[in-house]
Amino acid sequence: MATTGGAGRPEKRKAITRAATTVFGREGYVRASMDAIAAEAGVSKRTVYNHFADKETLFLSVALQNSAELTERIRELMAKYLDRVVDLRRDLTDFAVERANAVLSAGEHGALGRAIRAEVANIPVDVLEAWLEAGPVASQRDLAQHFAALSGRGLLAVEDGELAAEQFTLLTFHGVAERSFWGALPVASEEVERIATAGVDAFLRIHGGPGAGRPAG
Amino acid sequence: MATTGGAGRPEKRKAITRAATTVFGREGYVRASMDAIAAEAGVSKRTVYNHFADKETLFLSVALQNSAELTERIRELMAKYLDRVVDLRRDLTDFAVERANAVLSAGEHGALGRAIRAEVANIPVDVLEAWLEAGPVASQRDLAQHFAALSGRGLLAVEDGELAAEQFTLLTFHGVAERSFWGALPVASEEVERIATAGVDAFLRIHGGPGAGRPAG
DNA sequence: GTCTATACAGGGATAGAC
DNA sequence: GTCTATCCCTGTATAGAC
Repeated sequence: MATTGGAGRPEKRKAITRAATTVFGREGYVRASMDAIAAEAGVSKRTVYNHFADKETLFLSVALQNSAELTERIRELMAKYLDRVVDLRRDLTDFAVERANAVLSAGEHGALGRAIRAEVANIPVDVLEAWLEAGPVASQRDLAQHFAALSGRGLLAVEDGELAAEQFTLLTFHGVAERSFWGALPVASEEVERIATAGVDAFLRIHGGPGAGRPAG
Repeated sequence: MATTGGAGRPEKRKAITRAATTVFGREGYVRASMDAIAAEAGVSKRTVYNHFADKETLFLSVALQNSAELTERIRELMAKYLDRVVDLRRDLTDFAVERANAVLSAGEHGALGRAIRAEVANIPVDVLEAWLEAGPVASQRDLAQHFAALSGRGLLAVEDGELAAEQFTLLTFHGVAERSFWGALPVASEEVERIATAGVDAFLRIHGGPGAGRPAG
């Protein structure tokens, strides 16, 4: 898909995609140079062009891959915190904190998302839609299903799972994302926890079930 | 501040800042060229460098100016909708819609905000802080004061005005900002209204006063 | 036969010179 | 206002090395 043939050794290709993720995430699409990516990967520039037709193809390829990986990582967090809920407020808060850390972790996954958001006007619409579908949209759908399940168990009173998932994400995540500029600047972990706590509190006031009162204190 | 002397005619300078806002907003910092800005302004490139020391100085200058202008525009919207409230739900919704349109309007103000967010890792921290203070932070403070006043009148039950302002912005604005990638892609006005309506509804469930029940229907 | 290293053509950018 | 010095980047080509 959008690569050049099947030639080349797989371990080289992996080193290239890994390096491209790092450099694109750090420098952004325009500033990142193919020389820097080749150096970061420890391969010659010719090898990079042997695996990927051009810079744009490489960027879009790692963007889609990264998006899918991040969705899977978030899926694991949902399974960890939202499948077997005992203390809903606490589990929602822990999930919110860990998701924010996962998505906005300084150098890794989140940084490429920032590069994509910066280049969105220059990305072909079909690729952008594929990126959305593999990433944010998929995560939102997963979360909606968990909320629907929790509603079925009487722990939440959610009418529209999609709306609830969107509002949960806005209240617990986007405040952190905005403050950190999608991972470009560090945010203190206490701040992440504060936002998650306040966000979950607000979320439960909107969608909380009968047993979701506020904690004492 | 951060410009080159006071030389040059004021109308030329205005044409340059206006052109720079347009081109930086459209192309982003790296892709925008000083040639394109000079052409857009209808002046020679020498004139641009006569007013602004270099590309970075020009960018940061228009960024700060744009941030302050947008804050003022939002301030006017607050005065229009939140000073003399008769129907709180409706006024909050109208404010949310107009603010989203103002900030994310395709080519004008909002586009530069996207360029700044993309370049945040390359902006000096003091300039970034000045930009935040003149823009998002100031607007948030203004909104917090309005919510506190509405609370004093018994129309809201807000404990922490800052928190309420942040949650209002998240619930009614950031969903649109994310969908449009901060104005890079168009969002249907029905979608903006839908998000504003659902966001205000959620906001009033969190912070609504005694008389803020949901509308019939 | 893939990889490394290096060099190079072509284009475009900034910033300054005339 | 045009012209240009200097630099950097993409993508290709030309060598040889495991």
